[in-house]
Amino acid sequence: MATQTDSDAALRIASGRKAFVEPLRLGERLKEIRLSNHWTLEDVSQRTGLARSTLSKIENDQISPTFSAVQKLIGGLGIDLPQLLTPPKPQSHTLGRRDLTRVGEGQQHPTPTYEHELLSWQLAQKRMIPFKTIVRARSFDEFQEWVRHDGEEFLMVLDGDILLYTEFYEPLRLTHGDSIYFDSDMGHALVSVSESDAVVLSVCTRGENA
Amino acid sequence: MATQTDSDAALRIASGRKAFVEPLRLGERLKEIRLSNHWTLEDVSQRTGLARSTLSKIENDQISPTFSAVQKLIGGLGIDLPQLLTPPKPQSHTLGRRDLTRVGEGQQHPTPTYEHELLSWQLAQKRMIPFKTIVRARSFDEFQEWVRHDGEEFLMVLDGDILLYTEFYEPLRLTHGDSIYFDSDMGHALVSVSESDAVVLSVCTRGENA
DNA sequence: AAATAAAGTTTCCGTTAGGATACCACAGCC
DNA sequence: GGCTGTGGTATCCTAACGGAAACTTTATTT
Repeated sequence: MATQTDSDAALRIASGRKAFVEPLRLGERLKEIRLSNHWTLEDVSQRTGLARSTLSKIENDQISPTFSAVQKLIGGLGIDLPQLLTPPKPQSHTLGRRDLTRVGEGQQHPTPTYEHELLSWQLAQKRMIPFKTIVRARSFDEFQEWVRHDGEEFLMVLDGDILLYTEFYEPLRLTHGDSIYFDSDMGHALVSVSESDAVVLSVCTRGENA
Repeated sequence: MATQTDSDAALRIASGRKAFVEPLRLGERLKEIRLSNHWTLEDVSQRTGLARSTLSKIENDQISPTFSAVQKLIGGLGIDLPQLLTPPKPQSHTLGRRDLTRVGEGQQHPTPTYEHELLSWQLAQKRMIPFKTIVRARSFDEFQEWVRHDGEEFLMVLDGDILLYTEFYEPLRLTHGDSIYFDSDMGHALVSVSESDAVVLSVCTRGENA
């Protein structure tokens, strides 16, 4: 990709910056790790081979350490880089409690047929979407059209019994504990056939790469 | 942790270097990424804001880039650090058979701590791996080492209570119906704290981008 | 309270990263 | 052959990092 017009190049540049990396308060994170281990600057100095003064400056964001310095840090402290890069609080995991419906986090999407509840948020960077669905539909006729979306879907019945209608296969009866994995661009629809509404867990893949 | 003898300090240093970080041919890896995208140094320069010359020197291991430079690189190239640090690694499309105890990159966990059951087979083309796990471990001490694999993992407790130990966070207690989504290259381990063995459903992502 | 010690910061300076530019290699074109 | 353009490298110079030591601050001891 060498020969292109300027505008084209500019466009490429703009769209290329998909993953923006915030300034990242490295020092803060580092200090956190140090203190949580009850280490002094001297301790860290011994472990890493970096000078006390240098460490101090790094922690206070007065300098941007060399990559080799960073390597000494992760080597000496026995930590991983992802860890070091993980912003202080925004966790690399999201927790979904069974009874806890967080406002604005575990988002809900009620429809006449389904009621979805996301089990994870901060999904921007994630590759799967897990959610719990209450199946309200009692008959296949309630659907105007197939449900269909790119990617793949794993599904497990948590509660009740359902019929899984698919575009190309016979309806499949699934009960508590049963699971299935299918291409979700094949039309599909769930119907509850139990006394109460059925509950299923779904995990879908997200759009290709990005 | 401040006052100690020299020998004590030496000991601490030695044992502290648990995670030794090899020299790491950063330049090589970087060049690989650049070429695989058919980018020229100029392209990368535009994307990252770093000078052509600088990039050349980094690729040839003539300089050790500043951490801020590294940030520009991962930001501009739209990659993340683990990716950059991962040795060339010939994109392994492993997981040949449905081995019932195979997880991820050919790593087996026939341990007394877990018992896996794959919930889907013919996984070769799929992007997720769903399996049900019986957690036998009753204490964290039973683990020799963290469980760790590339990608992300979604987990829901189907039965019993567990403690999720993670490398970077406090142990987390999860009970029936709770779920969590986390980066699975962060060390993790499950321990059952209920009467009987706990059962969890896991869905992991498979090899990067692909 | 003074004295001592240790943790952390700032100062000074040699070394090095990073940018601008010049240079080399190699292609395609007149 | 020269001419022109592009990808990559080497050179120079400024800005910045990293280390030793001086300095400040806080804690501990007498």
